[in-house]
Amino acid sequence: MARLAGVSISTVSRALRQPDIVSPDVRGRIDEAIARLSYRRNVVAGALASARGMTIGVIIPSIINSFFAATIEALEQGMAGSGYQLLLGNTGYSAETERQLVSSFLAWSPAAMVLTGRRHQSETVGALLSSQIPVLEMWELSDHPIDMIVGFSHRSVGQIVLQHLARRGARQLGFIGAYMDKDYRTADRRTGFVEAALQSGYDAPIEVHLPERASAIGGATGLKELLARNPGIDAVFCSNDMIALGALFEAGRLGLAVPGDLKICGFGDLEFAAACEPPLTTVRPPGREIGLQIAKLLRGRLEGTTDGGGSFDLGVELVPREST
Amino acid sequence: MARLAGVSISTVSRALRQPDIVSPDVRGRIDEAIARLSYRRNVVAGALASARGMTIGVIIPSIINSFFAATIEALEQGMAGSGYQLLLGNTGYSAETERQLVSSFLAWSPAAMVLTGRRHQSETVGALLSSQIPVLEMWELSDHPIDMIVGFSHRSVGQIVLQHLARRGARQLGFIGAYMDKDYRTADRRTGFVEAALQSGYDAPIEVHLPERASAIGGATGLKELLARNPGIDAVFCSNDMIALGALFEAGRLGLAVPGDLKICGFGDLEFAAACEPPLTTVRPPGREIGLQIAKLLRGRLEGTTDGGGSFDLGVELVPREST
DNA sequence: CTGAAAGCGCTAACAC
DNA sequence: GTGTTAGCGCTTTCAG
Repeated sequence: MARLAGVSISTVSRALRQPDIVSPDVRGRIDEAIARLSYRRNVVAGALASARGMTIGVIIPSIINSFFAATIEALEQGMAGSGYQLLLGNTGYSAETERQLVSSFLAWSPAAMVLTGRRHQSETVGALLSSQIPVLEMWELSDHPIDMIVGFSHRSVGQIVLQHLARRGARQLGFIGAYMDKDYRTADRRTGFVEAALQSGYDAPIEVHLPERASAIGGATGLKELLARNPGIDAVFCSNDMIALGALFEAGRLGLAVPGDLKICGFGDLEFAAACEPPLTTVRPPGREIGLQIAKLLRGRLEGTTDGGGSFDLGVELVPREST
Repeated sequence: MARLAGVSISTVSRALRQPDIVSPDVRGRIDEAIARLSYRRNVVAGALASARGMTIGVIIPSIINSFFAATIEALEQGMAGSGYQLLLGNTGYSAETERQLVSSFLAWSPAAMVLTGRRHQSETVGALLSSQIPVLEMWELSDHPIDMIVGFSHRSVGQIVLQHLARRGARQLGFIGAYMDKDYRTADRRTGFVEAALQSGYDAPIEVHLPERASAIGGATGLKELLARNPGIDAVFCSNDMIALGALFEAGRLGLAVPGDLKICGFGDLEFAAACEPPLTTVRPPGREIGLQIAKLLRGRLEGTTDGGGSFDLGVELVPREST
């Protein structure tokens, strides 16, 4: 290949990485040879030689969860054309699995690592730190990120919802949350909600904690249980729109008018929320924005701009619709 | 590291790959040294030396689409512990993007490639073929797969739905499909439905084609348009449960009883389908099963069992509920 | 601006 | 069963 272009191997390598530092005619010959041989640079060899790979390890709890899927898609789009490839791993909400994933991803000598959340095993943090690469945590906030963190405050989500329901005249509050022993972000939203409720003089919200992942079925059974425990409940915060959807249908089956008899608020602003009857009030997390911001920070770091770490709060937005 | 264990480098390499061909005491010393130095094998160097990487390139139209997310998750679980990593790419339903992705994935010398669908650009197929690695297509069937294909027939989905609606006494049919110029699997479901309808003596179904991706909002507007075009429609096949959900809500707003005035059938058996009011009749595609089957085939191929190519039909299942 | 030489960390023959 | 010897295809000094 170098022979065909009549230049040395190293010149080819240079031409490929920084086309403008080689003379135009040499570049032309190389481009031509590349086309003729349909040559493709071997990323693996490149990674080995330069000791920095062209992968970015991304670890999320679950790819099924559309919150993270949106972030991944945005991240991928944001990194498109950079030559970096995403290596994806699911923890299934297990810190131990996360540790294993980090460990095996580091064997790829990735250019950077992206993790979900701020709570990790100490070995995980240690491995990350000693790898010396940019580390991005996401979907939460922290005063002491490993390196950089971009997300929002789940407690404020709970607070915002409480304030909204209070404004709409809620009297007795309910809460349905799923998978809270594993998904501590959901637990944070609950905490923000409950604390704000108590501070505002409400009775403690009646709570149903679903053991499984958020689902519409769970929302339906959750609402039934909630009302069985206290029929006076007139406003319920569901930790996820999917739960809210199930609660909405269940309210219909129970003959409860929404929002007249029961106000329902979700979280996620999933695509169907606006199409429900009544349209679902919810809180929109910056899922895509997180991915794009990470791509931006990553490109900055990887292309040399050595700005330090930090915490980036992308905020959330209450989307008031007719269900509250 | 080899020095610490008092053995040669190649012995270490052997011990790591086939632990049982080295003597137990040497193995012990190596294990200890690994622990002491918290050594991690460099996959990149391994890939370069052996010319076969430990990645599996997986290309899907969109990670946001929960159908594919389910497959990916199952595939990941099926490959867990094998040491292979998934490299994920989204085509955004573009064959051209697919070609680029295949091209850049091949630079990683992956152990195998997994693509969605059976229709690819000829360069894509050529590149894949010349790479000599196992290639898996999925979510469709084909008599002439590149290598192996695992999926089901989208046309039969349409046929099954038609038969079901006919049994339930449908008289005038409607169809709402999304993104059909890009997503030809949806188009196949439509074809199966329309052909079967005509064969069964129905008038041609009234069709609404949504330009965007499947969404509940689209389902709502789609149903409205459908009924505007022919108020006599009493059964509608929605190409996706999300569309069906929107149609369900819209039917409620229009004061139509489901299934009394209007039967609605979806596709996907998305998690909320069972929780709707009324619960949604739908067709369940074998999303997880596809992922698991691919993992099985892949492991067979990668571990030597050289069974040839083939087409694996995993079938679909009608899930009759109360909406029809 | 270009070429030569020395590896990156591992695997894969091949001897011992 | 274990050690030796060559590379894998690139990047990266370092000279010219």
